[in-house]
Amino acid sequence: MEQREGGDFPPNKPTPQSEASPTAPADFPARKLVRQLDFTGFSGGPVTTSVEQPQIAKPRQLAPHPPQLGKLSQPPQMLFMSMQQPTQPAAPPPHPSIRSLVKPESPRARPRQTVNEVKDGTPKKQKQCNCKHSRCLKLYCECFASGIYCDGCNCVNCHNNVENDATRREAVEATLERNPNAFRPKIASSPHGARDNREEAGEAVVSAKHNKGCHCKKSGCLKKYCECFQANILCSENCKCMDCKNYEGSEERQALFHGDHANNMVYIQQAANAAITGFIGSSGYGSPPLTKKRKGNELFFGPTVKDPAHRLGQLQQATQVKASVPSSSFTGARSGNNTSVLSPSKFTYRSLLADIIQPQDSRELCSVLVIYSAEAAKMLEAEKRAEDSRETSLPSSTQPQESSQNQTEKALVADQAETKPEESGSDGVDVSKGRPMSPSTLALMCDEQDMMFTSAASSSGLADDNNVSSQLRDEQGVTETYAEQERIVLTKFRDCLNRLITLGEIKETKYSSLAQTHSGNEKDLTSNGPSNVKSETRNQQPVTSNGVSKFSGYPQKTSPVVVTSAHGAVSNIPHLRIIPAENGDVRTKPEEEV
DNA sequence: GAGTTTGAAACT
DNA sequence: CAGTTTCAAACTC
Repeated sequence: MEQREGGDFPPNKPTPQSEASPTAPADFPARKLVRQLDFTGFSGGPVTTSVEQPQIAKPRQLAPHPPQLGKLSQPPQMLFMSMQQPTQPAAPPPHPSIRSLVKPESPRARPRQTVNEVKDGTPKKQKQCNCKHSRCLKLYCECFASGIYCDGCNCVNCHNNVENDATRREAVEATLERNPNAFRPKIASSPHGARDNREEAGEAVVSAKHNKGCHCKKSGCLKKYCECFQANILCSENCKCMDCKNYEGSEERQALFHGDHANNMVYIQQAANAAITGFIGSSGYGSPPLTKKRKGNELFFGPTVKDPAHRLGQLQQATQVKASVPSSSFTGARSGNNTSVLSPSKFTYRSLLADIIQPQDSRELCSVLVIYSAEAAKMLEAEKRAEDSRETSLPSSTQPQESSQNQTEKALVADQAETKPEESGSDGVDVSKGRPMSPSTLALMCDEQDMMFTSAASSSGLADDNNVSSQLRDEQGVTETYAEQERIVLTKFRDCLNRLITLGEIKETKYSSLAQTHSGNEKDLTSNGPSNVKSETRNQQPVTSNGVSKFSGYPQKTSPVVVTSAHGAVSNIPHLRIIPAENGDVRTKPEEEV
């Protein structure tokens, strides 16, 4: 304490900041998501030597800001805060990472618009503390923790002001003594954040993580009690929380965010509660009430834990979501101590489709789409060629469309039936390449698949492509080709979706009946049986014949004329499953029961 | 708005 | 370092 006074401690720095102040908009950011978070911004900033130096940085922040108490003018304190302002587009963010963190708009941030929320870019007043016993000289006080003076707060016996600067300094020192990093930002951004963003899209900043990690026990880390959650970041391996649901892939978490989007706070809250309690109606959250996992191992995991499967499933899900995610994000997070395996919560939401759609199914779907696209392209190409040659021989040919369609269909069917891996693999690629896929088609493909597909294509047949494609240059032709190609692929896709729907319905029926007459009416089940069959039949039939019922939009739109034939074509291969081989080969296989 | 819950901070 | 207490925010009613 005394020693540092002048030096290090920083209080010092008021000045610099004040200078900066000018820029600062009067208000600022949203409430600090996490205490001290604010600090960062300003501390980290710019100048400081290294972020690592806690002490150094802090001082500055702690620095008492001048007497800005006079609220009239903008409080100097806020100066630095302003820098962090997320919404501020203009301000050059010293700390990008942090900034992102702070993002005010985080879904959750708003719930209690207590304070400095930013609305429409109009910041509101800073958050005011309500301390009563700490004199605002302990980290309990958000103002103090943030390194700012209390200003307009509702605190009692506040010493976090200019008048008590000396006392405040001492408190700061004491705090630093206890924990040199006390005023440092709690959230550290991780190197890789970009990729995560996509799923969370603006939601949580997955890339950052809490330095110390949270220790939540009951909130599932889905309430603002949790610092991670409050900061809008995922729990990380640093956390020692129990029953954490704040991890990527967490359905509870996603539910929250979705709800947020909808601006339905009630929903959010309920979702959170449900997630935490594991108390959700028949909807599907069916899991046992909590079991918590405590550090080393599953303290509570007794027998109840059950459902390892569920957990696994959850993990898988998450993993799936971002397969490539380094352990840090998901696995790591959970793994922290104990969590690794058990971590995900025990309450898992299980969709009725859960058993139907397996993790790999989605991937498969992607591959199927890609493959189909390739197949379709290939076919079309072949068709074109045939036609071309025909044309050459029979210059008078007039209506290529119809014939081409039929041919395409046939070719597709035949191709699949034949199961010629190599051929389809390479050819398909080639062809596809020859005919670049339309944006919409590409959109349907998974990145990976797409990559694989494209790369393979590019590697294999550029030359060929040129020759062929050049001929087809004619826009019309290309367009038609696209349309055709898409039609085929989408039709197939539609069929799959219909099937899924049907299966889901069946399952739903099954469960509902079970629930209602769980008394053991086997009859019900039996009755379901038939219905199932029915649905199934219904499903497949329509698909073949007039599957349009469920998803008919596309065909009609694209090529009304062809619709009928198209269906026919697709219908021929409804039960075949195309399985991509490692090298791009395509094999067909009888569709197995889902 | 009062009361409860929660988890970080402080303390032992 | 673990356990307990204190504290103020978050949350509920």
